[in-house]
Amino acid sequence: MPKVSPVLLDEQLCFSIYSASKKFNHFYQSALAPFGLTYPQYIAMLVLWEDAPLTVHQLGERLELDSGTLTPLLKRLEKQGWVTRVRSRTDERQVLIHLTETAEAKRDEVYSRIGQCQTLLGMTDNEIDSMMTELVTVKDQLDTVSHQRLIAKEVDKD
Amino acid sequence: MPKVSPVLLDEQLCFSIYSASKKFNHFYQSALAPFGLTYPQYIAMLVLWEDAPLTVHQLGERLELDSGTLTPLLKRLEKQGWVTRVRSRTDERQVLIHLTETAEAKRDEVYSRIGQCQTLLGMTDNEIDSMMTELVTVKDQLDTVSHQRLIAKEVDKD
DNA sequence: TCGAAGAGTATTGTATACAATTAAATTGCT
DNA sequence: AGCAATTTAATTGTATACAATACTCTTCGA
Repeated sequence: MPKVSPVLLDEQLCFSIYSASKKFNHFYQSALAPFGLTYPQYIAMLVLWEDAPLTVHQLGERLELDSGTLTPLLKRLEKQGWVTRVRSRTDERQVLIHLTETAEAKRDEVYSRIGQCQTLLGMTDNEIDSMMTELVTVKDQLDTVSHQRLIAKEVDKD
Repeated sequence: MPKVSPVLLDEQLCFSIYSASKKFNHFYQSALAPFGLTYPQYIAMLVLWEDAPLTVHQLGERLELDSGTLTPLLKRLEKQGWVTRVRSRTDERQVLIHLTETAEAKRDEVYSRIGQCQTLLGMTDNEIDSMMTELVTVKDQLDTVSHQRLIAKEVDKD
């Protein structure tokens, strides 16, 4: 069976990433349970702690998420008191996401909670670096392939 | 700010995995579009092509998914003609997932479609292997940490 | 300045995930 | 045999993701 084995090999890489992603998700979920934050909510807060206020669009570029995901997520963060959503006065299309004082105040607490968990992975900085480099390579490759497909589709249309 | 930098480093590894997982998902989604399969549906079919029939529980162990995810997924696969769901007669609690003849017939077609896409990643077998090894290490570490937390909780109760 | 094109956000619909609960069937123990 | 504990699926509720669409506001060209 010549076709089977290579399919399975690739499959396992993708599945490993898929599976690791779910495990990380679960890990952060429980680490952040005291704050009631999910992992996607947490990474949104991370970006905002660095650069708030940001528009939904700007936040989406950093997180690679669109308004279909972010709008409900941000509404939940707002309801829980982490952020405020304010329609910009200079451009009524935009919604600016600001941090609340509570969020500012809890920043270091969240950081230190995650800092405690991080060392549990038991990886050196070098190991983490090289792994990230490989993941970026894979992502870039997938982007390239997707682009090629898009172009191919455009050509098909003509 | 001593605490900030290590948090971000770890963050990026997790985010890289999270992001790569989404990109793979998207990649497979478009690669499998001719068959109308999503990535989770596809990996379920992969396991079934190897070992059908399986119970929902057995399938869940292989995919690390529970019935809350699998039941609706399998109902969709059934509606689309890939599988049949049959209550076991020897143990009425179990539901056996069988492949349809259509699914059997399309197996090689799907395999070859994925086989074509796989080489596009441009990675050697060794590179894929080492990456998977690292991912497994991370997953195991996360499992260990989760277990420690569970045990800690148990101890708390006493 | 008016209207078309574009930009930014929200909404709708579909498909995962997963915790928690429910319901039914089986097992094990007395 | 009879009943409690366990097992297995399904269901419910919440939270992502993302394509496709709708809606509003802004910009830009004639």
